[in-house]
Amino acid sequence: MTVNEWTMLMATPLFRAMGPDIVRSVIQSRAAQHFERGAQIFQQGDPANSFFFIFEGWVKLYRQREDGEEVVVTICTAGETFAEGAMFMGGRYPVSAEAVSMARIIRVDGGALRKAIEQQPQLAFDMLAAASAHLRLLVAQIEQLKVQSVPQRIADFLLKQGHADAGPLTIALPYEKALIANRLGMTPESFSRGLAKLRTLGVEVERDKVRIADISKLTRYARKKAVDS
Amino acid sequence: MTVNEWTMLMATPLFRAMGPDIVRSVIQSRAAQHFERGAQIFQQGDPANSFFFIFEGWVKLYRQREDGEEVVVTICTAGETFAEGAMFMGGRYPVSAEAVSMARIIRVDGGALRKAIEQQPQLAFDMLAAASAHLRLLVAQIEQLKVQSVPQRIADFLLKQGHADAGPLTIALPYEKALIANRLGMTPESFSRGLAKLRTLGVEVERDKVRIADISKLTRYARKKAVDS
DNA sequence: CGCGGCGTTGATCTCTGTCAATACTTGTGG
DNA sequence: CCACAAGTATTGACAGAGATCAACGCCGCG
Repeated sequence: MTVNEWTMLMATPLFRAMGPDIVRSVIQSRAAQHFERGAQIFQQGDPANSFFFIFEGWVKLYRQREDGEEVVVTICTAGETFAEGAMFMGGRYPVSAEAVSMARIIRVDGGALRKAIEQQPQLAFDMLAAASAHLRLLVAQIEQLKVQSVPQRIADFLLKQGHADAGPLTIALPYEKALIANRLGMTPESFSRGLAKLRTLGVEVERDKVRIADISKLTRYARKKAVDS
Repeated sequence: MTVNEWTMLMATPLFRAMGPDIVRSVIQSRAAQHFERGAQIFQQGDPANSFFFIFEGWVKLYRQREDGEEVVVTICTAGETFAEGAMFMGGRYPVSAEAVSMARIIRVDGGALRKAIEQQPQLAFDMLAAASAHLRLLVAQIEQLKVQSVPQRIADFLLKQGHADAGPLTIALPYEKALIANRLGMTPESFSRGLAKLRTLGVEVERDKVRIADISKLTRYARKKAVDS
């Protein structure tokens, strides 16, 4: 574990609350694991006895259906944890996780974490906070799927990539468009056409670079009820 | 609080783990609150310092959008808790809650619960388990919205109402169809037409009574990829 | 009896998925 | 260095699903 990685860990409320000794125990002093693009981190149905922290790269969490179809639930990146929720039903992961780019990830041991919580109950609140944050994201996603059109969901996605709230902005799409499309609950074709529709709102696309002329304008569009054009 | 209510509380892992004394402290020995149909329990944005347990009735959790539209996230009923997640981000409720039928509900105090967790860290695991269960439900809902057609979602909903897994079944829709439609992310018209389509699969509808001729047949339909008719 | 809430049905239109063809990019091997 | 293949993105044509708007039927209630 490099100094930089350690710093990243300590930037999260959960690990900072633990303090150095406990952090070392829950990560069992291991180094970050390396995953190639396409590598499986865990499978839906595996016993859930760890959660994960990402130092670098992108990870998709998805459900695989009986008919073979994949449904991307969320895509996580550096500085985020995933699968903390799963551990505590004594059960199994409800989703699969796969690296969609090269990734460096550390595994946090559930058993050690339980012991840590018993010593320091405060930690439970941080875990709960992390789980709650994910709950909120899912609720927001449900809201989107239910009421927003394809181009509106794309607009929302773009706006969430760069954390500014006014003015112009250029962002780089961090992974394949097909993956974004799935995450947004649409086909790649619809994603492509949706992006094209946003041109009239000042969105220029070239390869994986997207330039937004006016963030507030796009925001207004994403929140609007009736979708003219 | 009646004996019966007490029994219901103690039937949940969370409250059973607390033991009688702690339960009494977190509910502050109050009686269940009564809500009329349509009564607001809390509003999105209110400070989140309690969660709730339902003794009787139905409660919808929904987001209200700027444009005035409501998006139903979930509908809870007797024996279930809701809004436990919200308390632990020190923040505010991300959704609103409203009784959709007469309801008896008890409020569980967040502050008291925090103290209880500090005394008995085991409780944190039960809270986390409850939060995880909700996470799973939301993930399942996202999956549904993304890949299932309107009639398939209706079929899933019906199947979840009665917890049998084979043979025939008659269920009563517990609240207005318009509410179910919203919960399933569709319009009331589409819900009506979707139900009609299920007739060919042995689903008879009369008023709020639904008779399913063959559960396994409907299950197969709900899980299927291609939707013929 | 008339009114209002709820649910169904019908006509129409728009959006999005599907299928197919076509660029464009990247990597590979001769 | 080029030819080719494979992966990825865009575009077009088309069909079907679902939303929307409107009318109507049903039922409970004053």
